[in-house]
Amino acid sequence: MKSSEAKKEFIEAWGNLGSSWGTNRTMSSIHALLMSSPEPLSTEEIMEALKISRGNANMNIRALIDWGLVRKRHIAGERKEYFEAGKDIWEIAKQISAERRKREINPVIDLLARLEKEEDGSDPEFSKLLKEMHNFTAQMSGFLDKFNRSDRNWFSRTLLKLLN
Amino acid sequence: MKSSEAKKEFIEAWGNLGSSWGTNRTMSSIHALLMSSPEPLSTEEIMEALKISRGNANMNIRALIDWGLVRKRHIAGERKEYFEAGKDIWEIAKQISAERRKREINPVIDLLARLEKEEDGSDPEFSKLLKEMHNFTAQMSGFLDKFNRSDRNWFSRTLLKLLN
DNA sequence: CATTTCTTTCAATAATTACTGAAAGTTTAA
DNA sequence: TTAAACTTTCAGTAATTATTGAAAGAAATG
Repeated sequence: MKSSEAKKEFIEAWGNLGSSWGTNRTMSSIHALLMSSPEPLSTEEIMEALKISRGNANMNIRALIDWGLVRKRHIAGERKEYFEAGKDIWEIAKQISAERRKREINPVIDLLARLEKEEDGSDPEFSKLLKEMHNFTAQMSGFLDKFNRSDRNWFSRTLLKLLN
Repeated sequence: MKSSEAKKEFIEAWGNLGSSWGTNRTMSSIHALLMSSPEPLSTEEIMEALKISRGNANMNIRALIDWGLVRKRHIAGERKEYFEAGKDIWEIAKQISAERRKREINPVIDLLARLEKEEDGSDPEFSKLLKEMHNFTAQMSGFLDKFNRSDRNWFSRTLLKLLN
């Protein structure tokens, strides 16, 4: 199989994965396309490769930049913007987990903390659930934070130790 | 704040969380409702509490059972089915991670393995990306598997050690 | 500063996903 | 059995989310 065919499958799979994890398919596809491209690509090239409109391409490239997964590259002598994605899978995973922690997990922790404090305890089982959830999510968030701050090898080493 | 109000907020937040992580809002809301209910609930009661139709309730209860998050309970002398959710947050997290691993992560690992094997290596950078992604996702999957098999305290202890 | 090239926005529309409710199916009890 | 009580299914519809494309906005060029 040619690399180009493999890339197509990879892009499609990455798109599906994105859509089943709550980030839209096109955004993930563009990410996969940029990850698998040796050179930065222009908006035109992305539109062409994925058969999508200019508006769609622009919006999703913006979103990827916002997530810290893609950055602009100016190419000497060229007027238009080019985009490239980081290719280090550890960095990518860190970036995604940091963003999701910030956007989705931390707000839930805050809510749980508030409910735990404010509710009147008239259902003790429910109070216990809140407490346990709060504790659990806070621990998870701490773990992700550690992961985010760690260097490339910490997690590998740790996993090895854990899985011994 | 009354527990009942806190429950409402909790149900709503859990629904939102579900919808931003790719599982539908109603399914997560039913889950939250059952988690925060001291007794098992019937389909009628769920419909009433969340203002949803019979069909919707039925389908999402089915899905929750399928995910291993909810189980049927027969109540003595009652004809209709009742449903209850496990309330141990560690068990819930294990269950969700096991299902997502099975449904979404493992298929990706299989694809990466296949592409890595079959593609012709004509773009060495891309070959490297495939290899690293395959390695990374396999490690993650291994970690989740360990988590799934672990008892309630292993993960806590491990986290403590890691976060020292 | 006028023109060209490129980027962004956003209202309209399309595509997808979720929900309803009624009808069909199943189980239980008498 | 038959009828009542309950569950499941699914075609139609509603709601949500994603996409288009054209127009407006910026930036660079000469």
